[in-house]
Amino acid sequence: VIIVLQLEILRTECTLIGSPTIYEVNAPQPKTGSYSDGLGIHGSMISRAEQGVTNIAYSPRQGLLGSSTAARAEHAVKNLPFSGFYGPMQSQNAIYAKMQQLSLNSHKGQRLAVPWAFGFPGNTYGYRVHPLYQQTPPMYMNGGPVTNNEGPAIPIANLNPYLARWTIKGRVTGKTEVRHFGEGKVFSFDLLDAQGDEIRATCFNSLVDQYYDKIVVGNVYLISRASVKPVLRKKANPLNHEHELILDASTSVESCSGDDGSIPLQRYNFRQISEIENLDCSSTVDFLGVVTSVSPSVTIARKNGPEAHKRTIQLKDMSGRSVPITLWGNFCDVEGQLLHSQWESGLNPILAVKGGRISHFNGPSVGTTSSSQLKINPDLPAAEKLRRWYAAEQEDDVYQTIVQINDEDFGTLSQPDLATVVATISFVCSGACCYPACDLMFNGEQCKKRVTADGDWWWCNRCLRRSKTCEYRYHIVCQIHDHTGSTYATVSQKAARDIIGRKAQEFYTIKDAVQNGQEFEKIMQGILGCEYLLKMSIKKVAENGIVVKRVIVEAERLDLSNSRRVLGAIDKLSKDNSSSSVGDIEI
DNA sequence: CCCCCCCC
Ligand SMILES: [Zn+2]
Repeated sequence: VIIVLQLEILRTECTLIGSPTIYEVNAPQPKTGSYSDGLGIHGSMISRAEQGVTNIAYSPRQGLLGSSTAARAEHAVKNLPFSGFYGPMQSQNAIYAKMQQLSLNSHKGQRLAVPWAFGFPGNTYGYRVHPLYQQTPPMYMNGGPVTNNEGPAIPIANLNPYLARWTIKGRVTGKTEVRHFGEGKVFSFDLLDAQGDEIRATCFNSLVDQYYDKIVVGNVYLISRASVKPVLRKKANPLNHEHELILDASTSVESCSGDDGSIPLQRYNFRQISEIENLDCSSTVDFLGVVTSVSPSVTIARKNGPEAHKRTIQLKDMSGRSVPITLWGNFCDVEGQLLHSQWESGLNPILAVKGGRISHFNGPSVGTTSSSQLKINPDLPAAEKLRRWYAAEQEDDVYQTIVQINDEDFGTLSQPDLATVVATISFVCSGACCYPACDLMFNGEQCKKRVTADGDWWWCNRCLRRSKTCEYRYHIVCQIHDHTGSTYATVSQKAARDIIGRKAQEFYTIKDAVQNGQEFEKIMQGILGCEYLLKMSIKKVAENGIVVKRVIVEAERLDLSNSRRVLGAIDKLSKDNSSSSVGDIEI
């Protein structure tokens, strides 16, 4: 037995060679009688390209006859390490199924109808699956219908402008909205076949009316007689295919009933968020991540054209990095709204982004385009893995050391890195720790700039106005250290209040207004040299070069006798080590 | 035949 795989197609049709006969898998002897259609044509024909193994005719005398229309199984697993199919995978052995099919046909002794083959000069090599067989489970569940009147479906990868007649069978993985331009309108949709290859199809004008509603994302179609054009602007069509389809009046689009799941619902080529710096601006990329925050929707006035809705989500993946993703238009209103309500109720959904557009404006970010696809909580093994990873990450008390947060890689321009450290406050920088702040509104938010007393008023040099009132705010910079090193950080209002234990107004009164040195000393003694659990935000900002900003966002005084952390560690130790009462507690 | 993909 000689098995030939992965041949390229030179001709999609050719005349029969010799008199091939049916080979029966289960019979001890090959069946020698050939089938006749009554028109003097002998031989057997097998459908082409269901799972990429195609056109195989067995003859005991001549060996294997047939041409493979390029078995492209490798496409299913290319783009490692993060490519994945979304949806059920075909697991049957295609050759085995073919032989079963042959065997069944011959047992039934039925004639094989090949009506489509007769429209061509000579005899066409190939066999049309009879509709009767398509409905016969279980053997014919394997591929569903693969033909229409144009013949059997060929792999999408093989489409090119020089094919006279072809049919492709593909699942619609996404479609754009209808876009209007001048007098015309347009929409596109993407087709994926069982070999994992994709092609974009586009409809203009009256074809938009004809097909926009008919094309349903997720459904499988047999398509033939569209014009196959080379992709001239790769930037506008991120699919791998060299060509794209333009539908016209003669195009046939047949909805493929009996979808058997041989074509995945979506094809992803996920990249790690940590790679994003290396991805070109405007390139199109897939990401799979946990949604860690969702902003409200805002309306943007566009330079040209109508206003647009947008919102920004943060997506984090197992590389540990996050990236802001801007959802525009419908993605903001539909998926974004869903994500927002889930996030607000404390959930962190998984999101698959297909066809996100990379930007490097003020640090890396991703935006949706008209041909992007979003899938919330996709049914993918990688999504489940990610969910577990994130849950574990949330649960684990993971602390960083000061040396780690001082690392120059910590914190990026686009987004702060968050860290939790256990550190001691070495000292609080001298000078005013709190100040009277402007309580006027400036650019839609409280101004907060230091104001100066002006009789009964407070004068703001930024607002250039005075106010009867002011708000006392903390401005604390302190040094913290742990066993690895030390660093400086500013303290948020909330953290400062928790550390000092008083409102800024009260502290101001003690320190500056009344100058109660004894009370002030007492407060500082309760702070300096004490250990805190500090949640910190570290980011870089462009200010005459890159400046690292470290902010203590939250602070919790570690009281060892009543520490959740210590109690938790003891609890864990007693569980892990229940047979022994001896062990070190690492805190 | 579109090919814009938005805002800072
Ligand atoms: Zn002001």
